Amino acid sequence: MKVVTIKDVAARAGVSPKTVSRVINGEDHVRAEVREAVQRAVAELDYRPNAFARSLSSSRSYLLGLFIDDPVSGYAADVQHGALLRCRARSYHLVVEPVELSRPEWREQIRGSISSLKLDGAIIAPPVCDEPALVDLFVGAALPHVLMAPSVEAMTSGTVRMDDERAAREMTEHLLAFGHRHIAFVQGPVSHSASARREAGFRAAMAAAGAAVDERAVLRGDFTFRSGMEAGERLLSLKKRPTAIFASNDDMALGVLITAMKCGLAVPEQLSVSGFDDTASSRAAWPQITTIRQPKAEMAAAAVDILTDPRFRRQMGDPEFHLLLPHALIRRGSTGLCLAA
Amino acid sequence: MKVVTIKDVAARAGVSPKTVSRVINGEDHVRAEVREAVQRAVAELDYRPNAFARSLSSSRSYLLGLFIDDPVSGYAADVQHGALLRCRARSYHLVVEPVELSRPEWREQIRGSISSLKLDGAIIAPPVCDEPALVDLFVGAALPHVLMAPSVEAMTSGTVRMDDERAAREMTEHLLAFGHRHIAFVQGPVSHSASARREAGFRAAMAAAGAAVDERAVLRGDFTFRSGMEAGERLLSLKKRPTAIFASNDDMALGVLITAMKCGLAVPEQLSVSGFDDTASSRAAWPQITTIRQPKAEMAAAAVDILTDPRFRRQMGDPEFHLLLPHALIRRGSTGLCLAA
DNA sequence: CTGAAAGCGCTTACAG
DNA sequence: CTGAAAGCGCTTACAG
Repeated sequence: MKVVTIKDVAARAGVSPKTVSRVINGEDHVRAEVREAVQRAVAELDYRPNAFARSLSSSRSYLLGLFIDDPVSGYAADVQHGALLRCRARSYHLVVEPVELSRPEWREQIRGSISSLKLDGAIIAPPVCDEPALVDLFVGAALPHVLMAPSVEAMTSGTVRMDDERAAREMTEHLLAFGHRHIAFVQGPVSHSASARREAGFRAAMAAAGAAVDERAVLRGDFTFRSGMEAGERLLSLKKRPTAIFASNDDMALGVLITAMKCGLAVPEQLSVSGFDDTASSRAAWPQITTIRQPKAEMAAAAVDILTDPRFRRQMGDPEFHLLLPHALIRRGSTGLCLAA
Repeated sequence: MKVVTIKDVAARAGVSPKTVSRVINGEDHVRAEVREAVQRAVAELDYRPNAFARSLSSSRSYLLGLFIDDPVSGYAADVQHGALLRCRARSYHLVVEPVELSRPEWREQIRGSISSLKLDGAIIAPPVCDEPALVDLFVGAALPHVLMAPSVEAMTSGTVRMDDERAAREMTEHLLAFGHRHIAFVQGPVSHSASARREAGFRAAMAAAGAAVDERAVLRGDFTFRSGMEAGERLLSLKKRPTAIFASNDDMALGVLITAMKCGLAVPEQLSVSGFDDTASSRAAWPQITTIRQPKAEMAAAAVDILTDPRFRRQMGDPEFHLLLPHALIRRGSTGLCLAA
């Protein structure tokens, strides 16, 4: 099976390889009729440019890297899918690279990926986007990168994020509007910068409503189902039991919900439960969990857009490369009127 | 930032580029002292081979493709992670390519990936591994590929699978051993060949135990949580209610479990529920769901091993490239003694 | 065991 | 608007 090359196309169209290259890459300065002749030859021969030859001679690889902590999570799946489809639409490919910060050789692995793959850009997912040692690797390699939901906006990176604090405030207001006053909060892990933003939103809304935060009812979790169950057990055995529990992600909310069931508490009649993220687990429950829809796939797609925008390399600080995407509160069955005494 | 090339290493080590190439690729016929000198130069210069130059001059890309229907599912996440880590260990990279059979241009997309990326091999996940039109694309392109959990073993492909039928039989026997006789079964979608195998295992075990299968209690689902809930509702409203429900994947089992709770049935006291796959949803429930552990990550890793084995290209029919990986029955809280009259 | 030459299939930089 | 030459950084095929 002989491979069709740019020479074959050039010969058939009666032009030079350089002209074929121009047509393929959509450059200007080609007469319309020549362009058409080339396009016809491309179609007839079913020609496909060799990505490696192209990468070797130009400085581009048409490859984007997605650097992510835990590629198995539901969060990662959504992010990846959003990035993948947008890459495809832009004729790029996506390489997923797990960042194993727990392994001593993680820097070496990342540097290997960056330099041998000649990535054109990188998307860095939370929480590792907040790891300065990691981000420095990209800065040092002069590799354009976009941070997803970072704690701060850097001028050397693009950023794509949602307003975690405002979303958490809205969720808290939703619970307050149902008459809840004693609202518990399950914090995320400190390693995720979003945890602090969500907690701040919760506290801001409580303060604005004049509702006191019971510090015994603010518990640390680690975004896992299990930690949600543990927090639920402790919260529900509190002398002054909360009438609503706001867990700062869905997996933990599901844990709280299951615990409530084990304790024989009706949701939402005796306890309201809310989550954050709108992952599959918030829908795979009964009742389904009221949550915040985080635009994960859209954020990843936007990151691809930024990385493939030729202007990005020149002025990364431009506000148009620091996006804030809208979230939404999704009301479902797990929250309702406070019927407590 | 100047890039270190093979020439720089050669100059430093006082040898020719070809010798450096030999050392890097682990070829024979290099004197130990020369080898060491080269390795020293590589380390000192922090040299990393340019993957594109290598791919262009050799016929290899060091790139494997994972072709998968729904890259967002929990199943996909496990598969991907298993493949990713093994690729990394073998100095390969993984490109995930969604197969969107519903889009008319899907063939074109796949062919584009195959030819422009010059993939060294492909892993084809279920259920699309059972789509002949898809597999033909790889056969036609002479691209080595491994099918995951296909309905049949082809001599032109490697295969990695588990024994779905036997696993389903074991699960059914587990329920029978608890004294259940009236066992309902929730089938998977016909598009997944595993559905039929799991159902066959269920029926074989029932027959072997002399337990009649009530055909009204065999319902079709589509592997989603929702279809599990629907099946659960119908099964629990049956005049002759089953004492156990075996759903052929975990998402559906979770749907059944939630439905049982809504109906006020205690699990496992009044109803045993079992699933299949050991995905996150089987653990994120209360009680946790008894299930079959499908070695998803191991299967994907084994597929990478096959594709990177030089012998595979020569004799794909060899039994060593058709693997059957062991499964395990995971007993958890959702199944128990039949306490029905 | 080691190396010089040629080439993989494109694009860059320069002419015209 | 179009093309001839050179080169990207490796490996293949061949000598010696």
